[in-house]
Amino acid sequence: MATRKDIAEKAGVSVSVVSRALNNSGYVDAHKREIILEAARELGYRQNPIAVSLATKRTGQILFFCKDLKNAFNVELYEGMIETARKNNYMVVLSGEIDFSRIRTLMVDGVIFPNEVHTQEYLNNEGKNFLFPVVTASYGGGYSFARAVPRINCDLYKGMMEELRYLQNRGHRKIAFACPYLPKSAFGLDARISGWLDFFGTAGKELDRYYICVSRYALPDDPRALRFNEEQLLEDGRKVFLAEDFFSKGRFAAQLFCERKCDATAVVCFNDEMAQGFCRQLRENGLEVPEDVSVAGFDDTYANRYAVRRPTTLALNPKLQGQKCVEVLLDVINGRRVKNTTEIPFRLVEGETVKDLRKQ
Amino acid sequence: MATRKDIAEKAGVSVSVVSRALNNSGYVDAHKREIILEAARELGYRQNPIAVSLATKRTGQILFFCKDLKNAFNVELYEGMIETARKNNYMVVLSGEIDFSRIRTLMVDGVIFPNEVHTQEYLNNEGKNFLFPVVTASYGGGYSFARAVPRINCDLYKGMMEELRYLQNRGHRKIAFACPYLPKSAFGLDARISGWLDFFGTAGKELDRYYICVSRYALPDDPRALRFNEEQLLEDGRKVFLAEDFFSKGRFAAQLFCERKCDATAVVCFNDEMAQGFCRQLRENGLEVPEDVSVAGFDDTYANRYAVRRPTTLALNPKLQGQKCVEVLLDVINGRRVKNTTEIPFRLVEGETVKDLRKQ
DNA sequence: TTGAAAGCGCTAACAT
DNA sequence: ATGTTAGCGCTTTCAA
Repeated sequence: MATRKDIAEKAGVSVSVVSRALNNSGYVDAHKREIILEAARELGYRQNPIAVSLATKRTGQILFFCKDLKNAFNVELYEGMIETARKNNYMVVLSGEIDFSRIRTLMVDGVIFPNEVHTQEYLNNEGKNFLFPVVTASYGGGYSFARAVPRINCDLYKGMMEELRYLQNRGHRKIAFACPYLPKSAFGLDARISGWLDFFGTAGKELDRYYICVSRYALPDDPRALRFNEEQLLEDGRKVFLAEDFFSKGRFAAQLFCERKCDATAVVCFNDEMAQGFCRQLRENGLEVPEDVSVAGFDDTYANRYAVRRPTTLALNPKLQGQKCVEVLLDVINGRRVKNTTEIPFRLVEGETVKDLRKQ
Repeated sequence: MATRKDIAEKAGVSVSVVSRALNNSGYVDAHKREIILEAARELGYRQNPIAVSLATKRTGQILFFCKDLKNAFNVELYEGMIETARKNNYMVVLSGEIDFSRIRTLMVDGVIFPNEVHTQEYLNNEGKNFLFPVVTASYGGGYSFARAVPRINCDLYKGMMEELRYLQNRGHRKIAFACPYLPKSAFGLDARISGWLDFFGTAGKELDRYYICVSRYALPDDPRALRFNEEQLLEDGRKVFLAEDFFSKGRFAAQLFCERKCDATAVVCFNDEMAQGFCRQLRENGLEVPEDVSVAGFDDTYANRYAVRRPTTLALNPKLQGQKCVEVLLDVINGRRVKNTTEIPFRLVEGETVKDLRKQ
């Protein structure tokens, strides 16, 4: 492997001139420049990125702290990231390593967290006394951070409100919510959950009836609630979370919906994969969508292409969100001022899974 | 950021001793060792991975040269990779940058290519006069490499044979093949294609009837054939391939199948996403699977959970394949001898999409 | 068992 | 416009 020293010798100049010529920085004689470039070509020179990094204290890499690429939303976030990253000569590396202490030993200039939960956890551990450029995708949830972290935010509180209003406008009064998580959690609160609760001002019994929760904590005695999280057992005995199967969660939710004879006319699902699973199971149980039950979701990712009916859903914009994550993170890395929150718009997409009850 | 020098000063020793203590290498006084570790802890020391890399000429990173994470198969390959990578303290970074010349300027010790086509292209360009640890996932295809590259191979020639034999055993005689590519290509030949051709000894007219090709090159006058490849236009005018929508290709293939009134009783699809799209479109055209037409695919990835009927398919093992890719690549990196080809087994999975014609 | 010292390949300030 | 020099943080050899 040729180094700049080799080029310098071949071209009869010093390494500094070579560096300047190769980097297009500072003065360098036009003629010598040619000679240097030619020498570099002949030697098949490629710069050593490690050496550059050590000297400049920049790696040109950022980390997307993501575990679950089976989740289409994460894939689209990631695609947005690499797009802006490459415009800035950056690479996005992926890792869902749960061990935060290793973040500092990775060759990255900053980290993007995929949601508020991970960010919170990070800040409460390794991130507590270690300043490192960090941004987070967020969804308007009620999570408090130990330290200010720029949010690239898509407000699903408002999103849920809009979706519920849409359903209401079409005559739906009893609207269930199929959710993978408990309505109260130690970590904080998902904005969709608060949105749904606030919209109805629900409490007590009503909640039991329309909040279809498939969390294993909500159903400690139901063995079916255990099989949605793919995990891996490490050599050291630790368990690593791998992926969350929302499709199956949706199926299970629909099963519960039927078993409990829920009288909701519409069901809002946590995301589209859940909605798709929900629809599938309904159909297997003899109910048609939207003829018998209306279903709506969130996200609008490419996974919807598998849906039998075009889904009605709240379309987020993960690609844009991913782009913004990188943009803001690079600002942080480069010491520029950044906003606390960058809002990402959403919009409701009308599909074929919601029935208009007024047109009867 | 504390360095080993800081620790050395605090502990009253030299940096070499600190290094030995921290790396568990070489001699170091047991007592001093404690003092050093304690000092490191107090200073919140984390080693600088860049400096380590520069000195050891190892980055601890390998590149998975993958563009398309919307393809479930790639995601499962990748998951296998990170699993063995982390056991060896390696990271897998992802990039689908088409510009091979940049590979050498990435901070990686080696590269994994996802298929023979990319490998071939790489070897004909940047890889020609540049030795770099490289392995490739492969599928038994007729691709010739300019240089020997270890293959982690799943032999889809045999796989196709097995699947066709399976269909034949169930009474199918006319078996179509839905394929995204031309039966002849400048790059080489996909093993599934050769397998299908060889099985029937097909030529000329028969091929036209049963080889359902949705390539834009096969259908230059059909505008529908143009919309399956997601591309991105870069600032510099280059086009970058992003993703291939096999599901839509499958739908289109089924559409052609119907339009051409193909009399095949069974259709083998290039992969499961195509098969899923094929089934969907058949149904929309009023044909039931497997009552009217039998359908089989390849891969058996998690995307099959979206399928309405459990698919009959040839299950590969992308996770194992990904694991082996990393294993072999690390062998190459570490100068160990490796096999030219590592075979990955497959097996036929009976689902509900193939009808047994003998049971009539 | 320890420590000094010479790199690894490149950058960037500074003197020329 | 060019070259010298001192790092960047760590590894590793070798002499003590």
